[in-house]
Amino acid sequence: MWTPANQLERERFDKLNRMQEMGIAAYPNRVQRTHTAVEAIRAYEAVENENHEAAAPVEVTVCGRVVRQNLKGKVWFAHIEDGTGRVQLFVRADNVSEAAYTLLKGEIDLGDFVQASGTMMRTRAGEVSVLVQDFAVLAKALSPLPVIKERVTEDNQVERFGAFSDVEERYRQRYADLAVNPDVRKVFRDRAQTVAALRRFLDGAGFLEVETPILQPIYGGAAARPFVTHHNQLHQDLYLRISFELYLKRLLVGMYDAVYEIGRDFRNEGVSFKHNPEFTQLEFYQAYTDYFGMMDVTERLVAYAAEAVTGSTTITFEGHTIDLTPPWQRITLRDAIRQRCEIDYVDYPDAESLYAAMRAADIEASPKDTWGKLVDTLLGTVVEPTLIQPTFILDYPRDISPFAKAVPGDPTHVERFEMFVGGMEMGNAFTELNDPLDQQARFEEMARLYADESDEATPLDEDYLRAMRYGMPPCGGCGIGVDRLVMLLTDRSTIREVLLYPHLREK
RNA sequence: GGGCGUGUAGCUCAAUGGCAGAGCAGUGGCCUUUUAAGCCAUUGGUUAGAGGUUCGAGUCCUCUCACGCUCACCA
Repeated sequence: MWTPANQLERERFDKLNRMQEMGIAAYPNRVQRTHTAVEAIRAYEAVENENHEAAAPVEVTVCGRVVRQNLKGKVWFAHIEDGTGRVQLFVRADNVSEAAYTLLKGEIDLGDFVQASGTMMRTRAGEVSVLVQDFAVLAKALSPLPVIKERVTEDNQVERFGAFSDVEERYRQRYADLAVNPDVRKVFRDRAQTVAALRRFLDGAGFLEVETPILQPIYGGAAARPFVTHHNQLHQDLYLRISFELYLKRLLVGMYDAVYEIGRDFRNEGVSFKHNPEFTQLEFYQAYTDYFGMMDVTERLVAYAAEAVTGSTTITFEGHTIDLTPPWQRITLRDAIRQRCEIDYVDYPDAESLYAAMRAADIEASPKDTWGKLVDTLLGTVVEPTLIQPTFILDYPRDISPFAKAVPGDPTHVERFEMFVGGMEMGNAFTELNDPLDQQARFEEMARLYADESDEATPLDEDYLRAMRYGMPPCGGCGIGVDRLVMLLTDRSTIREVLLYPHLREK
């Protein structure tokens, strides 16, 4: 049985008990809403604009949460809020039953859900309000929400007093965060719009949306530690997927020309402002094209989503104005690095010499890294933070890209690009490798490279190779981090602000 | 995992090693057109947790927990 944790909850609990003694249902089953808050106001304004004289009274029943109340003698004002907005209730003691007035005067708190019936009118101060004739509780709030007051200034800005800003508590009690912080609600509406826009674009471009296994006997498609779980009846360990890649490409063997999936990936890695253990990924694959085709689709896709969410392809992120209008800048990885630190990595064709050159240039790196990993470190440290405007970085070292086709005439590089915006990696794409024998060699190469780091090795997927031996059309594929895209479009600096329930440790 | 920082009332925050406070919210009172309503009065604390130093600890020390920033890790 719940007991009040403090004085505020005790007061509310007492009110609940008093209501029960009065025979008032604190959590009734039925509501009689006829108008949302915004509909009620609009209905009145419409009549008001039409004809003052013959206007029929606008009768409404509205429902919502009490977000402000002000008892002034024998008059009670309150704002209630629903999903559409707020409307003011205006109660006069001699205009409602004694029971109703006693109820709202004595037992109603901020946070309670209520229902009010009455006639729309305009108060002396000019606010369209419900002149209440009947009043009921819909749900008593036993715990107090953080108190935030608002004032609408003369230039129509909302000024807020008070806050619920403790980051940890906001995430742990996201419901309270959403209830009192409208800008947080906006972020997740924008998130939904982003995902909807991605689907709309890809559906319109002829891609088929599919769903592939989250529980997998073999994980693959990326280099990351997986989460492991177990199926009891099958006596089988299963992995939560770290990417969709290998399952989606099998579908091109199965003669779909273009497929995509939006879903959750799980990576058993560190947590940071741009990493969460589970995150939402978009991957799309298209036959009869290559990574150049993927660049075209990607930049149009992202611009489309930006337009849908923000109304423009020019956005603001962390104080930067970012223009997502295609075409985006394209530069090879080699040139991008060479421009920024005067290391041309082709001059250092092995890990030892490249490591030495990086140390000489005062760039942190691990001496145990492979050559490809060192190149990636260069990208991450000297290039990535500078890529504010949308940029495709092209052509990556072969040994960190086991699923990409080699650049013709250059066996050390593969046709791969990553897209960067706002100093963040947002996506990764290849001209997909479709040579089954080369793919098998890559798997074996990866196994050798990661021989001493068993948990990072990409396991050899025999079934994927079998699929490829049936023949896979030439294709391009791309993965986009949806959370990071939402961060960009909503101007949030951490992934946790765009995840409803980010991962937190148990307290 | 390393470094730095934070944790005080429901919320937002104060408090030289010396009585633990304010605003909002709550409670009681006045007020029949308020809107951050106002005025008067007033309640509310395991100072994240455990231990230590001290005559005396929110404050200093040690450990633990959570969160933030940062580095590492994350091809």
